[in-house]
Amino acid sequence: MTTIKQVASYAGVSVATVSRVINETGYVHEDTRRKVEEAVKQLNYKPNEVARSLYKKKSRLIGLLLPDITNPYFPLLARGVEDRMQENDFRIIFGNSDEDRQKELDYMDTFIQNNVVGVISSTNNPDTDCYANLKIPVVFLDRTSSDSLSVYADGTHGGRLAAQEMIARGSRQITVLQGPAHIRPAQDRFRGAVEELQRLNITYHVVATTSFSFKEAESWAKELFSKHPDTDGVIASNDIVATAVMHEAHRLGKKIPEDVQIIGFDDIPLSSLLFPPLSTIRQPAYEMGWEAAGLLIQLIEQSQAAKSSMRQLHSSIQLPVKFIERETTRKVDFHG
Amino acid sequence: MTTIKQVASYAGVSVATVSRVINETGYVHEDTRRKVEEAVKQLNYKPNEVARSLYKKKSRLIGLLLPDITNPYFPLLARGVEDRMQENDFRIIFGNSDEDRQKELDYMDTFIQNNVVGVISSTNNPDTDCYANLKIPVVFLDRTSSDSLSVYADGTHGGRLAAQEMIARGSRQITVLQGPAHIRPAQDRFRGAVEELQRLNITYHVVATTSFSFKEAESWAKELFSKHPDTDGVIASNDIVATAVMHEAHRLGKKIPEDVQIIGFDDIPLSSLLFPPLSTIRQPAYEMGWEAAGLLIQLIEQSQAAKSSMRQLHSSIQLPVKFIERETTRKVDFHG
DNA sequence: TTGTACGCGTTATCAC
DNA sequence: GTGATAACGCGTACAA
Repeated sequence: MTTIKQVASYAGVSVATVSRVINETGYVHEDTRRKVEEAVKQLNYKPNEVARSLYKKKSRLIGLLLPDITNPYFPLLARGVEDRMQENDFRIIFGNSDEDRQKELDYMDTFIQNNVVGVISSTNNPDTDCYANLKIPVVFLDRTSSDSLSVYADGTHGGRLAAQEMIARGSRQITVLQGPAHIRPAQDRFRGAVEELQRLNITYHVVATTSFSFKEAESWAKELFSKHPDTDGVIASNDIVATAVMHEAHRLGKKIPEDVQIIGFDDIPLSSLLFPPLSTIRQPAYEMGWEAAGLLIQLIEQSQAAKSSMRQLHSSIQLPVKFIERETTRKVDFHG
Repeated sequence: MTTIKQVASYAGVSVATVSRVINETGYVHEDTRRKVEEAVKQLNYKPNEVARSLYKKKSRLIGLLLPDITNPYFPLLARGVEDRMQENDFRIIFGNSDEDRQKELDYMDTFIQNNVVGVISSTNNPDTDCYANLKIPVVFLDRTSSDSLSVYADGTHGGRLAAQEMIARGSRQITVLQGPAHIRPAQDRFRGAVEELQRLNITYHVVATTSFSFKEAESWAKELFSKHPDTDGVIASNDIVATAVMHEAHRLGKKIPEDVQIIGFDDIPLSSLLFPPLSTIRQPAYEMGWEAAGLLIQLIEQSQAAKSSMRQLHSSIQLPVKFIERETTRKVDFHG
């Protein structure tokens, strides 16, 4: 690691001057600038981010906290965040929380200790102290918070959409899988679906679930078809659960979509690869990550500039969901 | 952020003393220790990692470089790395390289600038300068390098296994999909499969591929069945490609596994969720990440301790692969 | 056993 | 225009 001092002596100037040309701050004679630039190139000098961070009390690092990167929904979110951050020369410290309060706190602590300038968190506890007391901007991703900024998809509308499409395609005995109670977006979807079903005056049943794990979903799928054998339409809480339902339907010899239609939620990469390919309500995960990063960057730059004036210029971003018609739902001509 | 100075004045001691109790270095009277600990708790003091890093010229950060977290194979690797690092109080700066040389270099630079103490990289260019000139330990993950340490699965054996299982289950017209030439493990698998096929004196065809993208894999799958319509066994370069082959087989009305058997590679989460569930050669991705992290930690600690003596105590780790029998291959009684 | 003072690499504030 | 120099928060000789 070559330091600014070495560059300075190589160029025959003081460190102050080197700093000036590096940061393009203050006047510096054209000739000396060239000398310095030459020295920088020769010595392959790269400023030490740590020293910078220490002095300025802010780094080019942001913290990204996700429940579990192993869950197929999150890689796309992460990639969206990463791409946008990369473009703006921010780096990411990444952690999995497993929706565990303690892990979450630990990560937040180490984020702070490393002088991150912002945090993107996909947490179920956005209103907890560790966020409220934070002195740096936070954006909640895929989770809503009452007073903080967040980026999320329109789950309620998604639920409604799922119900509408199901009905438009002729199912009348709907069973809705209610996602985990502690996951806000899952409840939004559920509520949306149920409201629409009620509005449409359709009978429906509900099967409660507590996670998005495939293993567990398999048993709920069994429960679904044994408790409600006449079900001809399933609105699943996400694509993983929908997949488990498909497997169980196969096992029972039910034809998809003739005997039972299935609609998932998320549109994870898996969905289009299933057989038959899964119809689902698409959340634009990559875009969500991208938008969250963009929002956070704005907040960071704003807090650099006007420390007190004009706060809260920005607001949460709700992204639209979309019905992706594939082959677990029947075709309709009139639909549009 | 409360600093060590504040803790010191709160406790009525010097910063040196506070530092001593924090780091458990040097003598300190029991009474003062308690005073300091009390102050630390009262003020909720957490040492500033940045200052530490600057002084010691080493952080608690490691760099993790993956081709693309969006590729379903990598989240498990990442999780393995993260879990082990977390246990040892290391944090991860994460980046996607897209197998792009420039991005890779950029990330390596910023890793260095942030004083990371080690790097785990899943790169196709392990022998490039940016690694050779590195002053910190590197572990290559899922990629082999001639002189550096790496953690990888036994691809060659995996290929052989795939061929054996295919033959044991009665296929005689094998087509092997040759994975991307620039990806070493893909070539290992391919070589293993072909060698075994030759040894067994079986006719086989090869279809070349250049990526693991599903979109492209679809066209190779078409090519496969049109050029070699009598194929009754496909050894795919990975599970994504195998999935594309399954789709094409479906489309052509071929029964799996009766008309054509298919074996994938990796055992990504998707594989067990397909219909029929995909038989595949499992790479223990999570364990690979875990082992890579463990190895890197050892290297880090070793380089802390004995700066010059006893180097290269450790060696690369090759993890075993395993045939996962699911339903894209036929059953055999005798097999074991 | 404890405190003072310096240095880690940078930036910013002054003089010159 | 340019160069000393203090400061960021911490760890560690060295002195006391």
